[in-house]
This record gives sequence, C-alpha cells and structure tokens, in this order.
Amino acid sequence: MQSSARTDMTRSAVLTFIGSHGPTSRADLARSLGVSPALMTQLTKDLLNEGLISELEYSPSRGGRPARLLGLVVDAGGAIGVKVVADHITVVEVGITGTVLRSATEPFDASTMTAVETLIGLLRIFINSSVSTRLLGIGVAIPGNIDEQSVGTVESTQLGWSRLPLGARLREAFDLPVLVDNNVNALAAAEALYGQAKGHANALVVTIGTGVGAGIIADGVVFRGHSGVAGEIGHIPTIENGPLCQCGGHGCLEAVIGQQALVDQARKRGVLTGSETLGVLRDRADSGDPDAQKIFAEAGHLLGRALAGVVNTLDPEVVIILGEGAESWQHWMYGFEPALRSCLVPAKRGIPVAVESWQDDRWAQGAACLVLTTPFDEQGLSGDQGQWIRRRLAKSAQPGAADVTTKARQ
Amino acid sequence: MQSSARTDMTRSAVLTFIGSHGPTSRADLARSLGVSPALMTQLTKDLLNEGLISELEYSPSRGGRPARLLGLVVDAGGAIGVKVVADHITVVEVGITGTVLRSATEPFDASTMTAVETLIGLLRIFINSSVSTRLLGIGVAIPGNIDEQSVGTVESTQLGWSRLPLGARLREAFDLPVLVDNNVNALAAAEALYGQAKGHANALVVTIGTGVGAGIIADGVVFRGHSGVAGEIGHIPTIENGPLCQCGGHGCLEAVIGQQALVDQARKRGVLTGSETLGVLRDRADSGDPDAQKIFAEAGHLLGRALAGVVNTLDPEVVIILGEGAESWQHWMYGFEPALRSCLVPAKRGIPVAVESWQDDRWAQGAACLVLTTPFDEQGLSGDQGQWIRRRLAKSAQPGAADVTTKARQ
DNA sequence: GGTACTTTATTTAGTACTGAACAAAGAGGT
DNA sequence: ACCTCTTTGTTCAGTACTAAATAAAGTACC
Repeated sequence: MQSSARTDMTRSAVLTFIGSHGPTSRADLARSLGVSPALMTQLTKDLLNEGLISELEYSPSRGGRPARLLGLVVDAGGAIGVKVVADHITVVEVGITGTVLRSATEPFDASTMTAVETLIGLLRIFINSSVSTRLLGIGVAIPGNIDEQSVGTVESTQLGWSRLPLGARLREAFDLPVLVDNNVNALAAAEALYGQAKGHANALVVTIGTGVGAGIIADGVVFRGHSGVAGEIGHIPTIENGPLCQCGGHGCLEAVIGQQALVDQARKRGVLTGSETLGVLRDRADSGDPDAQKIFAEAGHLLGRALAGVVNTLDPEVVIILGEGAESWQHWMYGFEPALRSCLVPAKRGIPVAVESWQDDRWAQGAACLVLTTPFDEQGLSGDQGQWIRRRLAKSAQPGAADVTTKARQ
Repeated sequence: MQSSARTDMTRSAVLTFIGSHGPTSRADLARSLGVSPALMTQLTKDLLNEGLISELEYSPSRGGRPARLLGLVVDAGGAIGVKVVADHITVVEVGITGTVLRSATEPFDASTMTAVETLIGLLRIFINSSVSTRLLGIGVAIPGNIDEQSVGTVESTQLGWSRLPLGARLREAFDLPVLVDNNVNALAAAEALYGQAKGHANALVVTIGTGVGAGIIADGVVFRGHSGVAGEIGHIPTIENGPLCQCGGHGCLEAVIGQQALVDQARKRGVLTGSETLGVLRDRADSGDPDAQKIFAEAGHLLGRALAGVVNTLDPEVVIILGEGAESWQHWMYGFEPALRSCLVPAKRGIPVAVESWQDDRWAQGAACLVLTTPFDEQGLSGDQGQWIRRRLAKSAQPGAADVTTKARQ
C-alpha cells in the first residue's frame, strides 16, 4: 500500500482546500480541484476511513440532491510557524485548519554567533509541548531574501545574516520539512488563506512599519518574481532627490513614509523633540494636534499615489494594509484615500482597501501556512519539501485503519 | 480511437514546447513538461506515426547515450493572427513553429457600423489563400479590454467598440477557435515565445506609442490580473497636478510621455510650430537640436523612474521596450538609463533592458501565438477554446497513419 | 400526486500515466 | 581492453484518473 507522489498530491489538495474553504461537498471539491467526481468518491472514502476527514451535516438543496459536507478532523495534523525579527521571535502552532492553537513570544538576539543554536533550543522547547498528534513541518518567516527556497539560505541585513543555510540547519535538527520565506510573503499567504484576501485570487498585501513592503497574490498564489524579491514597493521612487534610503537611492517610498522618516520629519518641523519617538507623535495626532496629524496625512498621500501605480499595474481585487503603521491609519487615511482614488484608472477606482490591526501572531501563522500550502508545487521552489509534507500527511492516518481502507477498495 | 481531453493536452504540450524551444530530445521533453520518460516514449511514437514530428540528428553526448532530437513537421498546422487598430488591420499566417509565413496590411475603419462584417470579409480573403494544410485557429489583438476571454467581448474606446462580442462573431463566421486578447498581452506572449523574453519566466514588455502599456510575463505566462487590466503602467502617477490624462486623472505617465504629450510639450517650448508633428521633432533631435533632444531625454527620465518602481515591484529578469516610441530611443536613453538604474534596488540594478525596433508584424504574430499557447489552460480563461484547438491538432494527422499507430501500440 | 428537471454521489469499464528495471550508447579512467 | 559512470530511451506491471451510465434525493410545476 505504498502511495505514489501523485496520489498524495490530490489527497493533500483535498485536505488543504477544506482547510481553507471550510466544509465542502464532494461535488464542489471535484469542481474546484479540477478532477472528476468519481475520483473524489474514492479519495474521500479513503480519507474517511483513515480518520482525516468526517461527514458533517447536509447542505440545503438548491433543486437537487442535497450535498453532504465534509470537514477536517481538526487534530489530523499541525504545523509550527516562526516569525524571526532582530530582537525576538514569535512561535505558533496551528491545526490543519490553520487556526492558531497556541503561541509564544521569546526574546532573541539575532546578531549573536550562536543565534541559530538559540533558535533551535527555543523551538525545541515549544515543539516538545506540542498538542498536535503529528507535526507536518516548520515554516519560518524572515525579514530578508531567501536565495534558494529548497535549501533555505537566508540573506537578511536586518538580522545581520548572510548566506546562512537556516533551512538546512533546522531540517537537520528536527528531521521535519522546513520552509523558509520572506515575512511579507508569509503574511500574504496567511491573508490569502484565512484573512481579508480569502476568496480573492489577486490581492495586494501591504505592510507599513520600519520598512514598507508588499506581498503579491497573483492567480491564487504568492508571486515571488525572478530572484524572489518581488513586492519591494518600499523602493518605488517618489520624491526626486528626496531623503537617502537604506538601499542607496534617494526619495524611495520607504525613505519618506517609513517610521524613521516620519520621526525625522516631525523633529525637523519641531513637532517632536530630539528624544521623543513615533508613539508620541501618534498620541499628539490622536489628541488633535494638527501638525502631527498633517505628518501622517502627508505620508498617506504619498502612499496613496504609489499604491495607485501598483494597483494599476497589478490589477488586484483588494488591497490589504497592515503592520505597525496601520495603527495610526485613521490619520494616514485623510491623505491616502483621495490620493489613491484620484490616481487609479476608472476600472479600479472602487477597489476595496481593508486595514487590519496589527497582530504579531498573524506573521507566524503565515509562516505555518507555508507548510500547509506548499505540498503542491511538486518539483517547484521548495524542492522535495512538498513531497515530504505529503508523505507525513499520508502517514498521519491510524495504521490500523489503513487495512480497512485496502479491503474497502477491493 | 477517440482521444480524451487529457491525452490531447500533453500531446499539444509536446508540440508547443518543440515549437517554442526548437528540436528537443525525449528526455528533455519529459523533464520540461514534468512527465515520465516512459510516457514520452509512447507519445512521440504516436506523433511520429501521425507525421506531426520527425526524428532529426543526434545531439552530441555529454557522458552518456546521445540524445535523438525531435523536430516539428512545419506544415503540421498553422494559425492566423490579426492586429486591429483604428484605421487598419495587419494579418499574418504563422506555422506551428511560430514563424510568420505571410502577412498583409489592409486599410480598415473601425468606427463604421459594418466594421465587423468588413473585418470578416478581409479575413476570409486572407484565409482562402492559406498555405497551411490545417488552420488551428484565429487570434485577435485589440487595443482595449476583453471582458470574458471565452466569449471575446471587446471594450475599446480607441476603436469605439463597446460590449462587442467579436470572438463569438468570428467563431460563427469561420467555425474556428477564436481567441481575442489585449494587444499588449498578445505582444508579450510573442516576446516570451520567440522574442527577447524567450527563456525568461519573468519579463516586462513595455510599449511606448500613442499610449504607454506593459505586458507582464509572470512565472512563464501572461499575467492579466483580476479584471484583465493588469499592465496599465500608463496610468502610474508621476507629476502631481500634471497634464490631464484620458483616464480623467492628472499627471499619469501616459499623459506626460505619450506621443501627444511630447508634441504638446514641444509646441509649448517653441520647438515645434502648431502644425508640425512628432516626426519632425525626431528629425530635429536626430540632426542635433538640443531642445528637441531634451524633450526626449526628459521623457526617458520620467519613464525610467516609473519603470524602476514597476521592476522593484515585479522583479522581472529582463525589460523589453518597443512600440513607435522606441524608434527615437537613442534620445530617450540619455534620460532613461541613469534614472532607471539609480532608482532600482541593488539586486535589480543590473537588469538588462532590450529595445526592439517596431514591427507591425510582431503584434499580429503575438495574436497568432495565442492560438498556439492557449491549448493548456483547460477550463481556464479561454473556456473550451483550448480543447477545441487540441482537437484540431489531433485531427491534423493523416487518417491513414492513425491505423498504423493503433496497431503499433497493441 | 405524478412528471420533468437539478444536483449529488457511486459504480464500472477503460484510458493516461508512473516507477522501476533494463537495454543502449557513449565518456573517462586505469 | 576493461571497468565505472552517465545519460538516453524502452518495456512492463500497476496505479491514478476519467467518462458515462446510474442511483439517490431533492425542487418546481401542473
């Protein structure tokens, strides 16, 4: 009863689809995954016998036989997600449905020589108290670029990591599939599956914080571009000969509306003193200081114009904005909305913009999502990680039940 | 011996791959198309018997058994491509390898009530003298948006067509698969298959002419976005409160570097008189007039900054620039190159920019390419057109040879 | 309450495809 | 000359999947 790569592929697709879309009928599954109803009958029979899914209530009929909905057995599998930033990590465990089961945040210094060992230690403690019967893998979200996704070599100036084979190291330590990706891409994956982008095949997920970035959902999947740096909207040129940017350019979007840029601007205008931080600026704006409000509104204006260009180019169905910066969105908004709408082509002028309050968990959840979504690129970016995850998903069935399945099919 | 949708799918994929990549070995085909070598042996046996492909010379060995290359039998199939603009059409016939076999340009007035009938008449004459043994379909490139690709409903302000079911009309008239698409997308498809973007899975094809547009090749396919209007880089906001654009906005890229904008600017500065056109401006620049040269260079500067933003966002491997505007590229270049390079993130700073002289045929070739490339989205955008094309491709085998095949497999 | 129509799910016969073993044909070393 | 290694291509048994017919279970209309 050894199962080939192809079987596991469609099996995993069924589980992931139910996981992201909720309980679904066999007929809907067949249509959505582009396979025949006959195959769905077979696969669901196996999955039911193995205890990975269960039959739920009937869906009300719309002029035909009512559909029996199939739902996931929640503890059929789980995944670990880690978000790494310079001074701390956030770890979550999610069920196969993507729901966060538990989470933890630990201080962490990425700049030490033993950072990876420390990370492994922290993860080991977290994983040891895992509630899932079987972990499918570990997803890691990093502020930086990943050279080869299959190996997981990290290049991150923010963390001070260069050519660090993080994926390989973690794989060795835990003997689990490990997927490493850029943090914005991970976040976009989570938004596409469980967040505001759910159900939209084309979406733009924008983060405003220290930097400005975007995750692009194109035709239902995260788009990474040729060298994996797609979504660098923080370096769209805005103000000619503007302030110097980290990238070496002048007047990049990030250099004029990033957190540091806002503080600099406020100090220059005397709204903040030399030691006061962005939080103070926000408080002043909240309490009605027009000068403080103006700084946010101007940033919103510039962001709106830049995003209009991106939306005209990419034609997404929805724009989602989040990150630390989104916490003062009520002030950004005054500049953002008119700038965006007036610069969009008529066809896109009504595009919805959703703002999500910033949750640290979401990023880590996104990292875990990588594990739940990548079983499908077969020989794609993630190399054989996808196949590995599929194998583990197949194995998570009760060994006893497997015999029943074999009998049932003969 | 009726063949199912799945067979035709892989068969067509084999033919199209050889068509776009040139003669290929069975092993390479299996690897590239992601199927097993065993299947490739079977499929090529059939295709050889049916006379659609032929065995060519051996490829030199690199430490193993030398590979036998397989090439297309050129007259195995063909396609018609049409480019429609306001005052004329260009029609080409291409072989299954994508090479243009013949072409024609006819005057055409899109604004008349009987425009579609006229178009059908012109096409009928062209098709009647077809050299292909079997036409696989017709591709049409339109300056405008296509609402439903499967039906081919056209929305084009440039042609004065609104909710025109062009695809359905042509399908009815010729009883052939018809694919209608935006002209820039068609051009991008041609560039990806046979042009400068060949071999690059991520490319940006920019056209400069009356308007400014872009075709996006993402992960190997033309990216259309949610409502099919992706690539509208002509409406990226550049100059705040700049000149009025057709779209109703102010200072769109197209409104400051489009042909009309350049003429307006030249007249304003006294470089052109009221009746002189863009050609005169180019001649002046060619002969060394610094004021004329400056107008082009400034346009290049603005284009460079805008494209830098797009490249940072999309991370293509190569940028290709063409269209009428590219004819005076030597003058644009002076402003374009420094602006682009200085605004790119370090990782993309060395991206190659290719400029192609403008050929009317390329657009029409691109339209024909749609027929050769879309057999693969199965139940995708093109509805059942893809399946229809696959059927015709299967039928183009000699009826006599089919029996041999059947025998050979048993 | 029957008839017509829809939609969901299963069965069955047959096709498309894979994996693994093997044969064929070369390069490179000793 | 012989062995080892690499790569291409084929054979064959078995798996993954489909299409078409059919059953199951409802709605809608008269």
